[in-house]
Amino acid sequence: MGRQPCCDKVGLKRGPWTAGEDNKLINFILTNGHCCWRALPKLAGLLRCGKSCRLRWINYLKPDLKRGLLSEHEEKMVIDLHAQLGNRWSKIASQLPGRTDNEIKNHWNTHIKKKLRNMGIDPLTHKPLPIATDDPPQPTPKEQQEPPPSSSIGTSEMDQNKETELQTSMRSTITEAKEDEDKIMTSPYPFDSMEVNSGFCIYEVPLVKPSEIVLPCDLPPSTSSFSSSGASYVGSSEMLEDLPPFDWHCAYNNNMFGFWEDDFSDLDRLINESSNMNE
DNA sequence: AAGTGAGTCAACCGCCTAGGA
DNA sequence: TTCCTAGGCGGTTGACTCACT
Repeated sequence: MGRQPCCDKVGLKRGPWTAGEDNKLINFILTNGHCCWRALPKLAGLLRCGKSCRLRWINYLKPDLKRGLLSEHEEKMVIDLHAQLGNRWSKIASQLPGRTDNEIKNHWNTHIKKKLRNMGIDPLTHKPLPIATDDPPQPTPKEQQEPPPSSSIGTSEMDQNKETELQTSMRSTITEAKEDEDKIMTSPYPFDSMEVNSGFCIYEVPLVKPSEIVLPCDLPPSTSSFSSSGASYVGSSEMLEDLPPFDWHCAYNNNMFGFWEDDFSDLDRLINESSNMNE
């Protein structure tokens, strides 16, 4: 007997999310929170499985997400944390406010791995690669597995020295990054009153441009699809389906997210203000 | 202009775990 | 204690873009 699927997949939509679906999800979570992911799609009127909704929210729609490439400091932190924790992306992501495990995992696989190899460092073990020969050694199955925590890396004296070096660099990097974060949090930036713990830091890059969510109604009929650096929507009549009244543009311009909290305690005010603005 | 290969990243899959009955 | 369920996690896939030929 196989495992039961996480949800009834018959009739459920898959693939890229449309702007309309994003809107439905955002509006539902803003209004109700996400008490139960399994029930959420039905309640929100989405033909998606709960897992898909959760993933979309966590990886893309959550307001406290930073978008765009990782900064050098963030990258350094990822490398250091990876040396410590291995492929525990969610743990690594938890040290980088506004970044998701998926994002970090992708960045690791596409950028950092390559970078480290170019620097002569094995991205798996964080140890120097063997000197290249005409016949480069293939990674053994053991090497392909998740690297152990740095504390267990290295047995020789040289390895131990390297390890100490690594740990020192790791500590300094994390300290630097923390200092950086502190600087950001104590800066006179309009959003500086936000709590670090809330992880809400939209000052970096808004997660989705409001204009990308609230679509203009006079979209030319030829517009069958569009994408932006962060979002890709599949164009269809669904894009224009009864979009909810929430106006992200106004909300963003009026800094309505400044009071965002996980428990949506200010939700009433948010809803009232948004409906007032729409009138 | 068309074809092709590499790079990127959003989304899915399936396993694991915590918590409740 | 056992079973079941929902949520979480890491690995993988595949659609899309872009550079190159």
